[in-house]
Amino acid sequence: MHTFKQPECNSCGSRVSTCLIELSTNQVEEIAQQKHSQLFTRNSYVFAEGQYPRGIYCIHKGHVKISKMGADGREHIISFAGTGNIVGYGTLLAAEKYNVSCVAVQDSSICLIPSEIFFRNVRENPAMALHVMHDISLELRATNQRIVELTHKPIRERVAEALLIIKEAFGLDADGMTLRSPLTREEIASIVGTAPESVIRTLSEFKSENLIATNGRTIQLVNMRALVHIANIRD
Amino acid sequence: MHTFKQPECNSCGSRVSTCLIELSTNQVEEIAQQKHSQLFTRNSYVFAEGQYPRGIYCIHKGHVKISKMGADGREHIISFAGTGNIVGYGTLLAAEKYNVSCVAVQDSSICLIPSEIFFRNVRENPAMALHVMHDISLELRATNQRIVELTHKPIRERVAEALLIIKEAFGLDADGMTLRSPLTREEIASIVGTAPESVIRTLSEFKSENLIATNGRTIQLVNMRALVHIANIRD
DNA sequence: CTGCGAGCCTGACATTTGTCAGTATGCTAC
DNA sequence: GTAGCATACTGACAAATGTCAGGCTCGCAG
Repeated sequence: MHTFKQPECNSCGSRVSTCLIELSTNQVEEIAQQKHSQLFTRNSYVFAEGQYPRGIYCIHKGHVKISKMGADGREHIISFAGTGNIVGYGTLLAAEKYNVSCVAVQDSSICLIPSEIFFRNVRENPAMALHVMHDISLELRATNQRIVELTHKPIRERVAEALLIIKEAFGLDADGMTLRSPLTREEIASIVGTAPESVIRTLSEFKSENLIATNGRTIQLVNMRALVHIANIRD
Repeated sequence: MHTFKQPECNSCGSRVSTCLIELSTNQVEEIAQQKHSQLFTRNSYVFAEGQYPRGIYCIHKGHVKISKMGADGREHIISFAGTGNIVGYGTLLAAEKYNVSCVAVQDSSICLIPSEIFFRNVRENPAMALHVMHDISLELRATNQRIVELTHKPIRERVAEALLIIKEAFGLDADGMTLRSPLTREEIASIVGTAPESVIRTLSEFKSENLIATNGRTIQLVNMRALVHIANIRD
């Protein structure tokens, strides 16, 4: 978690995949000078529930989970973000303490862009403001979607969906079926919103139905079509 | 649902309780000329899942629910909005179809402010843009909070919390305990994310513990302190 | 290579919640 | 006022899920 050779904003993929694409070369240069870059090892906190935000976090390389403690003391994973994503502007814009935590699930290189310069750009650049609004609105949509899925789908459907979520977030190996995921069964349970045992049981079911194959922590999606069907996705 | 005498924007409470407070008198006047006002009776749709947005909706008087169909065909109520609130900017900004519905739960008078003028003001007025971002971010926070509550709290806690949510949204009668709510038990179930029977059972429990009193659809919060405790709220 | 610990997995069981069937009550339209 | 319908309520039961206890396996440190 110490500082190291800072990534270059100009050649960074995040510049073109986020609201930062709306900025001029000069404005990007200014950010490049003010940003702080860090390496986060697996399971280390980028920010934690209850802290005050100091800026937005731009993921140069790696993956993080956005999670939140439940009343029962169990973690719930709300979403993932990876290389080329920005996290944390919601809380900054709400002018509140974080109500979620952000934790690296892989060793990740992440840059902090201080609040002040972010707000200045938002104020002075309507295109950037609209881009930010657009992104937050998409997040809100996804979260609304998630509410009804978690509330109204049985575990089997939610586990199937979790596998697809993991696939979206982390991708597949060259074989086109092995999940590139560092997640434990317990973390998968935190996506599904259930106990690890229930996840494991459901995965065993899928295995015996030849929908997936497992090898230790590794999971292969053997019959993706069937999984999509089980997940019962509409939108 | 027919047009009627349009509310006056200048004397409207929504002007000062929403992002519209950032606008000049002239800009408000322009909105006043372009808005469309309607009366919506209980259970009529302001907008529905799958439709394309045509603007933002400003609630002049009344209450609406924001809800979404679950995969099991059961409605889930995500939130409420009432007099002085604006709904629907999320979807407009995301440039997508609505993924939620907005339905009047009381007879309500609601004004549609067309997209074009809303976007123009957001683009030209950074204070308004920031206000909108702030509001959406707060919504996102609330939704995240809701996810873990629905996923990790038992029904008893969720029903207690639903009563408090209803109190926040609709308020109390002069006696300081009777909920001013038009909601059926089934709608309460749609907040809690469960079957109506489970809600009724839990309410009966509360009743026998002297935490609430009921009379038909009407509910009185007799021991609010205890309900807050049961709801197990943290933030 | 060997021992140890984290994390994966399974089975038995308790609890919670959903479902179904049926009755009671209260509101609305006539 | 009253008939009829929607909604509130209750009990019995079935199903889904959580909990607990224990065994297994993999990967790593020594």
